[in-house]
Amino acid sequence: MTPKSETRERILEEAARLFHEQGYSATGISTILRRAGVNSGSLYHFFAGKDALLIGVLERHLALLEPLILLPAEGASADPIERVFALLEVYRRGLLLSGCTRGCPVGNLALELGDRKPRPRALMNEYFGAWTGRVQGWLVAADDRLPAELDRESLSRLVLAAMEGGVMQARAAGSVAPYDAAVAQLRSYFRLLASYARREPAEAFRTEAGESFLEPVEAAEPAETADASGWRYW
Amino acid sequence: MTPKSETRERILEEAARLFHEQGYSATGISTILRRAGVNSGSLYHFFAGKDALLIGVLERHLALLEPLILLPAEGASADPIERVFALLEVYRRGLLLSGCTRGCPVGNLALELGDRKPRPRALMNEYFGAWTGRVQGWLVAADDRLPAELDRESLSRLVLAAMEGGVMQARAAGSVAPYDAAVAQLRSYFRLLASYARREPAEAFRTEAGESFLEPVEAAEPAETADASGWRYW
DNA sequence: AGTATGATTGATTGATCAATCAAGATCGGC
DNA sequence: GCCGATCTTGATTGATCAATCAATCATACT
Repeated sequence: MTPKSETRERILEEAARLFHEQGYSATGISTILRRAGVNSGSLYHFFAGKDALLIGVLERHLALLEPLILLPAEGASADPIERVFALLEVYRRGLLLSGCTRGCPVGNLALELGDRKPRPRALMNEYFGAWTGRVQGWLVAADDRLPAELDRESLSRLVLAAMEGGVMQARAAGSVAPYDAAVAQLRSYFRLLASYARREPAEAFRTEAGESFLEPVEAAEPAETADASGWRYW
Repeated sequence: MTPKSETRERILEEAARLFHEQGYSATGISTILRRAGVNSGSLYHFFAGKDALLIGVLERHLALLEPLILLPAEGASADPIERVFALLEVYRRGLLLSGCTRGCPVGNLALELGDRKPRPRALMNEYFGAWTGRVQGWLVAADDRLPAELDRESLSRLVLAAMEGGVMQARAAGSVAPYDAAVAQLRSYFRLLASYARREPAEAFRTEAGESFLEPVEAAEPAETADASGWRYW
């Protein structure tokens, strides 16, 4: 099993592109073969089947996350908070370049495949973990510019959610406007957080009951023994 | 064209369930027929083809948004801001009931189909618009509990993005934790907004340059004539 | 030159796909 | 009780699907 094969790379690249454009199920092996200029036997020489090809594509995305997504964002600014928004700008550019047809390649597959394929799901989770982990690192590096009590990991999850959810809406709308709206609100949240970190009279930030802002709402797991009564939507 | 046909409804219901569970492309007509206990001819009597069936499913989701999603959220609380989080709780319950395998049924299709099918895309956009429109209405109803300058429409877009992006991460992780994290951060943002709306000494909220918080960052459309140089990811 | 391994070829498989259609069943209106 | 419209039946179509495999080619090592 040669770690590097020109043919294997071509197959992976075309498969990644097609999975991104049309999704996994909608993409036929024959299309991949034609676009990559490869015969079916060659594909099955490198990959046991379509599932294995999908895994290869996801591993490729994981390997490309650093050089193609994260490093450009870090290169755009030395300021850790600005890096967050530089990262969001990377995806915005992707939206514009594709006419709002393509967003995060892993996000698409994540919703399409669900939990039916364990290994791909683990890889997607790893991808999201690497993504939010890096953002979390920036948020930690922001140090006292953000409140000490702020849960950096949770915030990184919101950043990713805003990106993926914003991309989804932008694609449905055929316009970046919903994406920009979500990012603008995220920006506003960051400004308020920075202001809160800078507060001097503690009472400047008042809550109705006087409790702290950033205390995590304890997850009460409500209705865990849920009432599925007549509820046939999920 | 009978507006109500028991058979037609059964087909739509099973198709919706299967599209939600496995996606559009991965769901075969024959599976829908078997599960609905219907012959192929009947299906093609009501729907011109698989695409028309998809449109029917999306129209059904649009019709069910009000009674199955929005009204329960409104019933959970009279407080407009709490309604936002009651809505997010609805989806959380859906995640738990399905073991974190199923989220928003329209969100799944939105990413899978992309822009390849105009009519479905328009319906999904309409769905998102109705969703955020209602949330926006609640945010307006919150009146002076939120800052006057706050762009309620943008915030509703962030709420939807957080939900969809949170669901995506929860499914990949096989746990509601990422969803809860995103929602908790959204809650924190709302608390800060409420505090900001309540501020008395204007200087209590200080920015580095003294500008306002909620001014929309003017969308500079950066790199619109983008440098696609060697960028083959989108 | 000889041999082993890896890579490629491309026709072919059976399964499954969406979709068709002619025939029969069921119904309401008159 | 008859007729036309609506609905249902289910075998069948050709296309496309993922996957197979024996054969050939390329390369490197001895």
